[in-house]
Amino acid sequence: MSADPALPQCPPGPKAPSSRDSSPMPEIYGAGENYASLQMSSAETPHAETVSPLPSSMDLLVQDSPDSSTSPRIKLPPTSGEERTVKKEDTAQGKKQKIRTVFSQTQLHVLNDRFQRQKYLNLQQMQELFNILNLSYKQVKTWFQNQRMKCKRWQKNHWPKESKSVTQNSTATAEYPGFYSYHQGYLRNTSGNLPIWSNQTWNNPNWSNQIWNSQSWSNSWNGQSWSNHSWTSQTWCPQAWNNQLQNCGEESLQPQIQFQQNSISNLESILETSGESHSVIQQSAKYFSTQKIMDLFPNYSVNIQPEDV
DNA sequence: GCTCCCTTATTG
DNA sequence: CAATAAGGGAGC
Repeated sequence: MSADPALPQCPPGPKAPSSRDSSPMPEIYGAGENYASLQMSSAETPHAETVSPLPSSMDLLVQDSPDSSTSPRIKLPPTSGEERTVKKEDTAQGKKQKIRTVFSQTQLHVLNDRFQRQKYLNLQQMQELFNILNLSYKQVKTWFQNQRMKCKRWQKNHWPKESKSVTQNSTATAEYPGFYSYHQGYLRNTSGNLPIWSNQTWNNPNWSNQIWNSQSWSNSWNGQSWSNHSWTSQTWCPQAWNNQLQNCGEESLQPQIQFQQNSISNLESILETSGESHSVIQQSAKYFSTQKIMDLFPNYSVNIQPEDV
């Protein structure tokens, strides 16, 4: 065991963020289930577009820049929606209409950035996330779940066992697209740098800890060594952290990430490039403390002025 | 409630 | 057709 040199952590998130949302009318699905758990009063609404926790700056929240970055082919129309949802009418029978949201690049970037650091978010963390992303809790939760499954799948394919790791497996190279192989070469971290995923908080009992077990993660949550609590124990259960975290006020959400400072915030780079960072971060600034923002955007020099938009 | 997992259905 | 958001079931 020990440290795996080349832990192919997981594939990037959204492979091709074709999200250039040309959203005519982002109608987010009505996922609004009552997430009673969430104490948020506003953001909880599912309608990312309709009901935004943000006063009114939703537009700049993530204005989805023209993403010149991703849209390979389609040029998004003028409108910039966060995510575009499509609702299909009942096909016919009593089939439920399934609505599939297409997340915007920004959203995906932020989600990915977060996912790189944490595979499991607690309510508050999720709350922050979907607040700034203007998504619903359910969406964020689902995204994380899908992401985990995706990683798992990927991991399986690449490590049927555990032997072939350092041995230049052509396979890995072949499939592993690099963490963010986004179209325009946005984030080209082609697995050349620091293993973004290596120090993650993959601490789920059900998972194959063989791989993720690297006790590498040394996140210290604001003085609270989570790693010594539920995290490390193999009996980690989600509910545990939910409870704990809820007790930790907002102040506890200041993970001082020390790992992967190298590559971690690709997000910032990306966003900066696309000019989206300002929107997102600034938005965040309005609602969160600098600490939190830094949490979300670790490497970002916070010059943000909460009211300067 | 949450998760994992499989499945369904949409999207490009 | 691959990718993936979301639905639903099962287990805790």
